[in-house]
Amino acid sequence: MANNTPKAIRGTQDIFGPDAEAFSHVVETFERVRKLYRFRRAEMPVFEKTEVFARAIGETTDVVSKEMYSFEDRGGESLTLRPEFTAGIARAYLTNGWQQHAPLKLATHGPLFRYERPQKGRYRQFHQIDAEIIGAGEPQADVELLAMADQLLRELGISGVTLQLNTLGDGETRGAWRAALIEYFSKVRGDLSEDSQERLEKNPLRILDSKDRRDKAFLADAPRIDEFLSDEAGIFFEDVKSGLKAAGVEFKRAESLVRGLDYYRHTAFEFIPDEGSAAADALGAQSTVLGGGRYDGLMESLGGPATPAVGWAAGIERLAMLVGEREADRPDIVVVVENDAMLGEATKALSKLRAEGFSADMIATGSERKRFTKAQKMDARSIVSFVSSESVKIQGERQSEIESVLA
RNA sequence: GCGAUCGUAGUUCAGUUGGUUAGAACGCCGGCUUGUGAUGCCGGAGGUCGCGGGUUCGAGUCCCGUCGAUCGCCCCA
Repeated sequence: MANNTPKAIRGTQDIFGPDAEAFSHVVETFERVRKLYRFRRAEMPVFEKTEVFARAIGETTDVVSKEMYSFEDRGGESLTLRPEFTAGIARAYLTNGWQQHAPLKLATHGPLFRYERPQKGRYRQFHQIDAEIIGAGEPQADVELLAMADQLLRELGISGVTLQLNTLGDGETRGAWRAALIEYFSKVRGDLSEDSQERLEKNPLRILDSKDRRDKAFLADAPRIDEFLSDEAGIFFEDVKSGLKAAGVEFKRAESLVRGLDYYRHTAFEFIPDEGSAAADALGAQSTVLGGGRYDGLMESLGGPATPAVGWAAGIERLAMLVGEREADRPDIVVVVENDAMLGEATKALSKLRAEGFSADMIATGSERKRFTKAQKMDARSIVSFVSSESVKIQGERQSEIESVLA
């Protein structure tokens, strides 16, 4: 390679071969399952006005404060490459009057951008599949969404991953709990890790899932969400749990599971690999495969009417890592031109076969004598070889069927 | 943003305490063998050793910087 060839941007990837097959398998499976649950496809722009994300996600979050790809367009407007789906979907819902379809079940997938330090399973351009139910405030919506996620993982053959479930309560609950946490941790501030001292200002809930030993000492006696749950929020959570049981979705209560983004209320969840499982091994430090929750406050932050909603997103690259490498499908037929004089005949045969729905490839270059061997290595179900006008040989499966197509 | 390890053909890797024209396997191209064939043999193309500087008579090898990858922290899907 010439050394003046430009390199790919840091944190981006060119996906090909077995990895690309795994990637596309994830997307295809998602498309199939999403239809089973009657979610409708939507496509949103890859960039939005910066304020869409700043207002929806929260100015103080890491995503907004230091991870966005923002730039001015030629008209001087500040735009941002989407770092997540939810904010853009909410904006589309409001600006297009999609209220008329509420409750609206939406599914989408595509690239997202975050300026982060690249790592295994973490990229600057990454891809997610995403599902949302907008305009549905009842726990049944949470249950349906989680049942869909659960089925998706099962159909992908992913095991060793458990649904961790928590509630953050309604706005009031979350506020009271947050205040209690700040009060509690402020008393021992000096003994907390540096990271957690900072979290105390920005996002006290996050101290609860700190991995630092110094913080862990205080976690057992920290105020618990359940003490602050309003009656309504408590009933809501109970309904979600009993709905999941009825739907046959297994889960574990995770009291310290919180969400980084400001807009979450009530249900919060993540599918996380079990400790020591093959899945945990495959993902390294990136533990969450699929995560989401309820975001009843989001629409209002964008100036819309109060609109309840739930959603989740999952990293396609991470799911693909759990699926493992996949091979492309075997071709039905390989056509071998063992004699260049037969190229025309072979080309005609190839297009007839493809028109009949056979997947087919042709070998017609390189040494004539080596072409048959090359064809054999392609592991096709059948081989059609053109040696001469008197000698066209069909080997393998479905011989008579192929013969009648070529006749 | 912080810390650690790493960077040699298309790919996976060797390359001795610094010492002639940098090697292997697989893959690719060509020839022979095989002719119902997937084997085997021979030959060929392909690298300014990530990039830039420095030390030295001499650097793939040592030093500094830079870019990138990987593994943690952080964050998140």
